[in-house]
Parts: sequence; C-alpha cells; structure tokens
Amino acid sequence: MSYNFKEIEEKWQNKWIQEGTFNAKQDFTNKKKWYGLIEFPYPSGQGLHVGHPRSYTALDIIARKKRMEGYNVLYPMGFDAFGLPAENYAIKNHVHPKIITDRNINNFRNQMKSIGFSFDWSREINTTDPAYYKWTQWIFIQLYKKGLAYKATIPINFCTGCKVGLANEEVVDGVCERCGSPVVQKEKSQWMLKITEYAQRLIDDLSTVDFIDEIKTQQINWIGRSEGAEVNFQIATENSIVLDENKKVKKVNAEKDNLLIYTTRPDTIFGATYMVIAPEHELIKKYANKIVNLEEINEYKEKSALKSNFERSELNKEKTGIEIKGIKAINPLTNEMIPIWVSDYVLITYGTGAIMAVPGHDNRDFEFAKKFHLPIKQVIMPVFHGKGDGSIKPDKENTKREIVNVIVKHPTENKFLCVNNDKFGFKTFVMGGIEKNETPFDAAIRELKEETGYIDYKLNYISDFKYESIFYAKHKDINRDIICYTVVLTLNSLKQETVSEEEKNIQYPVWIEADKIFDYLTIDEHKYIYELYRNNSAITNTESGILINSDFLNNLEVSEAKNKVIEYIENNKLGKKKINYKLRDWVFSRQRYWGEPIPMVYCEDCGWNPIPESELPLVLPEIEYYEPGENGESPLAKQTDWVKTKCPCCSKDAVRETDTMPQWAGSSWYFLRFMDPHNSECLASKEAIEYWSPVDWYNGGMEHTTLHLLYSRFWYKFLYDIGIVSNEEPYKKRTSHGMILGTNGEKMSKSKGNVVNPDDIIKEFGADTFRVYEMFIGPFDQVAPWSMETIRGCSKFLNRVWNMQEILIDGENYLPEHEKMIHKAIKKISLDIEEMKFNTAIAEFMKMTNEFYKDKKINRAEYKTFLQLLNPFAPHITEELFTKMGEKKTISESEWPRYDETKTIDDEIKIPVQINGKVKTIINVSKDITQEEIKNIVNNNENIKKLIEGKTIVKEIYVYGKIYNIVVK
RNA sequence: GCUGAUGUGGCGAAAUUGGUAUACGCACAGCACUCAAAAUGCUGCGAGAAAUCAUGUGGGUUCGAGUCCCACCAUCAGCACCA
Repeated sequence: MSYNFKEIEEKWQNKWIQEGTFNAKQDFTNKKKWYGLIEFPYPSGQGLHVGHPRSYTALDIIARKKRMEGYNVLYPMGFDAFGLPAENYAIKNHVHPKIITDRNINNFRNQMKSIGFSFDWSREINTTDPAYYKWTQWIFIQLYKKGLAYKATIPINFCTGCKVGLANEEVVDGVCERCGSPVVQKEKSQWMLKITEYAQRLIDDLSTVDFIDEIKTQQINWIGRSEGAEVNFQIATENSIVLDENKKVKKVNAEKDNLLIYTTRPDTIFGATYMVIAPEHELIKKYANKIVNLEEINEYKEKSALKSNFERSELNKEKTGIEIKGIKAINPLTNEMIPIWVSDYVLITYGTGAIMAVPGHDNRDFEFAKKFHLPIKQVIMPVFHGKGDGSIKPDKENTKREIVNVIVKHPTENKFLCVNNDKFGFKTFVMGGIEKNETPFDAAIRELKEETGYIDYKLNYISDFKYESIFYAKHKDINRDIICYTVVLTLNSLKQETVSEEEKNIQYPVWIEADKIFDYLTIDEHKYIYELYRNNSAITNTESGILINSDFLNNLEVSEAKNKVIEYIENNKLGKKKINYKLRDWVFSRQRYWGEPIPMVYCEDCGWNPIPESELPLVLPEIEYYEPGENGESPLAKQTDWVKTKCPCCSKDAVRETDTMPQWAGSSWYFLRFMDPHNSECLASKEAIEYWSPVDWYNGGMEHTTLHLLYSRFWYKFLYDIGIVSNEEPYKKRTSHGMILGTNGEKMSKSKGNVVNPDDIIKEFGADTFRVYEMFIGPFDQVAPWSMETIRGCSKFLNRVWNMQEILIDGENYLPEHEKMIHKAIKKISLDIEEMKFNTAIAEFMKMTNEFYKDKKINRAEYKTFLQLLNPFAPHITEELFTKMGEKKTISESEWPRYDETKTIDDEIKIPVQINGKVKTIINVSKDITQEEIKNIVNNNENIKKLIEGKTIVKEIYVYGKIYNIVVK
C-alpha cells in the first residue's frame, strides 16, 4: 500500500505557513543562534530547476536539526530579481520587467512551498523593492565617499547583443555570459569599485574562515598575488645610441626616456633580449613622430582592438607582433641595445602593460622569439640531484666533469638511439665525457662511434641549454657533479663500424620508438632533455636552479639571485620591489534599465556628486521603451525629465547618471537584510547585526566563488571599516554542492531536452520522496546525473517507513536486540548531516528499516526516534506518522535524539586474520581481547595452522579491534 | 597549455580516513502471496572450476594501499598569452 502523500504534504505545509512554525524568534537573549543561508535565486521564467532544491534541501536538513537541538534558527529566502532575462523579455513584449518578475517570484515561491522548506517567509526580500535597493544605493554612496568608487575610461568588454559593458568575469568563452553574443573591446566611461584595495585582506582573512579548500584555493588564485619588481628600461631613438666594440651601449646622444615593466622574475633580467608592449600602450602615441613604421603599428593596434580578451589569448594561437622601428631599449643590466615589439600577447590590464621578454625561460617569449628570430639566452641552469642509491655519499670521492648527451634520430623511422647497460640497469641516450680540447659536438660523434659504431650522421643542432647533475655514480663508485650539454643528430644511414669488445661488455645500442622513449629511459635528466627536444620548449621549470650568463648573479640559487638583483635595482634607482595582483577593479556600471539606479549627479561646475541620502531611494522611473541606445547608453538616458536635475552642491542644472548597477550589487549584502528585513531607518539594526552575524553556514554553487562570494566579502569588509558590522568576514563556513545533470549525464538545458521539472516529480512521487532522492543521488559536493529508477527506490523506502505501522508494538524503551543499532544510527546520522554526507545517512535509514522488517517488529520508542531522525529529510510523512502515534508535540517541537557512546560499541567484534596482508579467516572475539589471547586463538585455528605450516613467523601484528596480521617467510 | 576535480560491479555509489573492497539503492534472477499481473515480502547477485584475481595504467613506500608517493592515460570543469 502506498500512502496518500498529496493530502499529508498539503496539510503540513499549510500548517507550517499559517503558524509560522519556522520563523526565527525575535528575542536576542538566551537561545543560541544559528544562521543558515543558501544563495537566493534569480526568479527566471523557467521556474525552479531541480538543481536549486539540492542546496535548499541540504541546508533545510541542517536547519531543522539545529532547531531540534535548541537553536534559534534563521533560514531565510528571497529573490535576486534584477537581471537581464526580464529586461530582454520586456524589450520583446513591452511588458514592464516588474510584472514579469512578480509573476516569476510567485511561481518560485509556490514551488518552494510545495517542497516543504522550513524558510522563514516573514523575512522574504526582493532586491528590486525600492525599500531594499535604497540600502544598496546607500552602500554605493558610502563607497564613493571613501574614494572606493570612481569613474574611469578603460577598454571594457562590450556585449554586442546586450549593448552593455561586462566585467571580465562575466565573459564566458568569448561571449556574453547571459546572452551569448560576441564581446568586443570598447572604450567607455564606467563606475569602478576598488576591490583591489582589499586584495590582500581578501587573501589573508581566508585563514580565519571555514571554507572548503577548493574555494579558498580558487579565490587565492583569482586574486593572484605575485611578488616581483618594476624595472625601468631606458629607451631612445635608435640613431642616438652609440655602441662600443663589444656591442654594449657606450652613450646616448639624446634625451632618454623610461619604459616601466613588471616582472615576477627579476632574476632572469640578464636573459631579457627584447621587450614587448601591449598594443594600447601609451608609448606608441608618445613616440609617434620617432617611430619609423607607425602606420604598420597602428594597423596592428586596430586589428587587436577588434578582438576580445578571449580571442587574444586563444589556445594555440600563432603569435603575432610588429617590431617598433626607430626606437630601442637598453637592458639596464647587460647594457645591451634590445628591440621593442608590440604584441597582443601582452595585456594592457595587467602589470604595466609592458614586459621584458626572457625567451630562454618563458614559453610564450620563447615561441615569439623563435618565430621572429630573436636571440634566446639561458640564464638559469636546472640542477638535478640523485635520488635513492643515486644520492651523494659523503665518504666517496667527488669529481667534476663536462658531459654530452646525444639524441640520435633513426634515418628513416621515428625511432631514437638508446643504449642499454644491463649490468647497472641504466637505459640512456648515448652519452659520455667531454675531453680537454673537445667541443660538445666532437665528444658526441666520438661517443656515438665508440658506443654504437654509427658513423654516418648529420648535425641537427647543439642545444644552447645545459644542466647540472649531482649524484653518486655506482658503476664508478664516486660522486659526480656534471655539467651536461645536448647534441641532436640524425643518421644518414645505418652504416656501422665494429664496436670494441670492452664496450660490448658494458652496453649495447637499441632503437626505441618515439612514443616509448619516455618509459624506456631510466635517468630523469634524459627524460627531461627528451621532453625539451620533443616539445621544442624553453627551460621553464626554473623555480630553482643556478644562475649562469648573469654577471654578478652567476652561481647563485634562484631565490638568492632574486633578492640580490632587487637590491641592485633599488640601489641603482632602476626600479623597485612590487607586489601585483591579477584581480582587477570591479566595473560597476551597466547600461541597462532593470537595475538599481546609480545615485550620482553630474554638474558642469562641481563634477560628480552623490544625491543627498535623504532622497534615497532613487526610484527607477517608469519608462515605455526598454531598448538600450545604439552606442550602448542606458534606456534611462532617453528619460530627459528624470535625467535633468539640480546639483546637490550648487543647485544649478545638472544631470543624473543613467547607468544602473550590476546584478551583483543587490546580492552583495542581502544576508544582512534578512537579519532585519523591514527596517526603514538603516540596512539592519545594530542589535540584529550583532546577534545574527556572521552567517554560520553558507552553501552555494562553485561558480559563484570568484564573483558573488568575493564581491560580498569585499562589501562586508568595507561595511566593517565604516562601522556598520562588527566582524571582518560575513560567512563563517562555506560549502558547495555539485550540479545535477540530465539523465544522459549532460548539463540540463532546454536545447538538449533533458530538463527535469521538479513540479512533475512532486506530483508523481511527493515532496518527501523528491527531497530524499536529491540527497541520496550521490556525494553532495559532486555532480550527479538524474535517474528515474533511483527515485522509485526512494519512494519505495518511504512506503516501507509508512508501512512499519503494521509491525509497530508497544514499548517505551528500545528493545535489547535493537538498542545498539539505534544508538549507532543516531550517532552516524547526526554526524553525517554535519558533514553533508546525506547519501550515507539515508543508507543508514534503509539498513535500519531492513532490520525492523526482518525482525517483524519495531516498538514505539524505536519508531519515534527513527521518525525524529528522518524528519529533516522527509518532514511531512514523519510529522504525520508522529501524530498518528498519538504524540502531543510535533516533531519540529521535539528534541533531537541523543545517543550513549557506550551503547554504540559492540561487545563481540569480528577480527579478520591475515597472512602477509591477505585475509584468510575471520574470528569472533570479545572487544577487550588482548594480543596474547588473540594469538592463542589464531594459533589454534585449523585453517591458519595449515597455511603457516613449514614457514617461519617473522612478526605478528594486532591492531586493536581491527586486524590481526601474521607475517611469514 | 595551466589549475582543480574525478576514475571502484551491468548502473548510482560505500569504505570508520592506511586495516574484511563493493555498505545502501537501482537493474537483474529465483521464491512466496495472486486465477494472473502489479504492488508487497523474502533470497541471491564482481570475475573464476579452483588456487586466486579484481578499485583507470605502470612503478614505489608499508606487515598491510581504493586511500600515501612518483610517472602516465582518460573524462569533466574552470581559467588563461597574468610576465
């Protein structure tokens, strides 16, 4: 028999809402508070997605448990209702966005109510309500007053579809995140928020909060702190620079200028063989009359302006660039004249928009240098240290040598020559020492002939790069410190001379397929040079290594060299140490209608000023046409009556800002409004903030980590600085849920036709089944495909819970045969909920249910506990059954079951007995058994006796309560 | 390319965080109830005749590895010429 979920669910939902069962208590006194938050939704026209309830149910379970544990719980819901879809709909259908938004909100609210969430609906908020956005505008004015909001004309991402500027973060795959239109670069005057001023604090304070590691890592990487230096390179017209006989700059017969670059690797400055500036760099304008090929450069500049940042950085893109002719730079440390190039692989928005190129150790510079035949110079030498029995032995002799490694290619096949030294287990390329008076090349061909007999070669190249290797050479019984060169040859033919007997006894040559080389070689360094050869790449793993070709930095470790060069740069006034962040300021203007008006006024005489706070909220005017202007002006710009105003300072004619705020504005502080949603005096009362802050647990999507989550932390810190809130971080704990995919394992989308509508599921199976299923679907933090089969299993489970009434017997205490199981279950389920391991908690319920059915009985005490534990997951059915049992209180009013730790431990335990780590038998013993006792039992076990017969017992290991392992030989 | 995840039966997945691999569910098969089916309730269910072998692949550490280390492969996601 299946139960009538429809009737039961409606009954309880109505009761909860009518009685305000889950409304937070207003008293700020004795009860401990707990504030649970989930990201409030944008009420889209499609209605609730099955992904939303995953997060809502999870925190609903936690919230319900917290209430039963005696907390004063705040679990609110609201709507982030400004946004583009409503505006686009309005443009198309000439309906005010508010009308659509309200309709969608009603739909969302009903859907959420039908799932039985324990939200405090009395605190519902809506970001488009003037009573709400009054405070969003107020916060903006405070930011402005503190100098954190400013106007800037910068190249921004311009969406060709929405006709609006987008923050970089909103551009996804080169198209607008919301509308999918291509994004181009366009100059616009924008309001900006100085989030960068908070960059360091946003990193540092992550150590004070309980966010999952992925989120912390992602935010830290996004903010992207790097330590380096800003260095000035002198520039001058080419014909004014005089070189000496060593091609060093002797003097400059003209006024010199500086080009400031930022680098994280000042230690590689001796390897800087050219410079690159971004196409937008001011240098071009400044030197317009000195640049010989200006026309060409301007053309290049125009072309790159058409590309979005994404296109400019597209994968595998062939590097492009133009050399600036007529002016040159001087490397301040090598004193060499180096060329300046323009290329769009350098971005104007990061650092100073100019770089020193070190093609020896940066792959982008390397590729660029190869394409345009620019000099490549190694300044860092990697150092390898022998591992294991290859590591240095202090008592052995130390020797130094130079070595050549030879990569030899087969004349016709894609194979490489290796040598196999079976005796010592080495498999290497041809290699050997470089004798006195020999070049690496001489040594290479000599070794090739001696070791393998091949003589008919052609030279590909001698690598410019060398490395050092320090190890113990067991075949010679000495320590070695070798500098290694690499020579690459191709054989013309397999013509071979005889190899000496002596050589033959040591090793023999083998041809290895290109794709097997890596597995074949036994020496890491050879794998490394093969990688460099195959990928044709620069030496980029230069976090450590020794400086070479770098004058006073030679022989220093990278970290020492960094310090020393910065010291030198600062002492010689060439530049300074500098910390840089990838994070950029927040572009805060949107040329849209459906957003909070920015409360600023422009006056010819007084410039920009905020409107008086007494005039807030600055209400969005009613308009008829929602289309943006052709050049991307906000639709508000056409509302001349509204735009015309008086200057708040001098009362002369002035105009209003017509841009509106981004959607992120309202959501950057909404959790504060929930604390005191109806306050008209301030954004929330001081005492409400004191009591409810911070949010104890915030769950949301991973996709909001670098946008919303970071923005709201920024605003909160600002509010702390101006004394509105009293702690530095808004959220004590942040977790994240995985996405729910369609049944085909792909992301749900209308176009793929794999969207599951929660309404259909609830109609067919009920809200409780829906909730249980969403929690049983898989690990909470991971993606999970939807499955109609599994949901039937959950429905079956709840039916079994309902039908347990048929085997219900009296009893006010747990039955002895069930006692341990119940105590264990209370412990496991309580813990699983806190750790968001909802799937295993549900498995525990199912296991218990199976037990009760097997025993054909469950007593009242047991059923009661079972229902209380299950209540947060399936609130309706459990409340109904609880009432049917004749309980006077509802479950929501009851107390969370307690367990007795001593009753979760079994008296008799099973110990697997292993021989050499393989389980051979399992014995039942008392939990308090000693190793001696267990040894006796094991040694008398027929099975074990047989298996260890004739073998020596080396060791016997007993891990208390877990395992017994006998090690035999 | 970089970063981060993930990889376990036919499928979704467990595994006390280094100690019996495959809990729980689905699917499947059998039995009971039924005239029959559905529903429900039991039982079985990694491979192999067995010894044994199985947690993407190959190494390593360990008495013992799904779990830790190294290398690689595949899938997914995010980011990017960030100097």
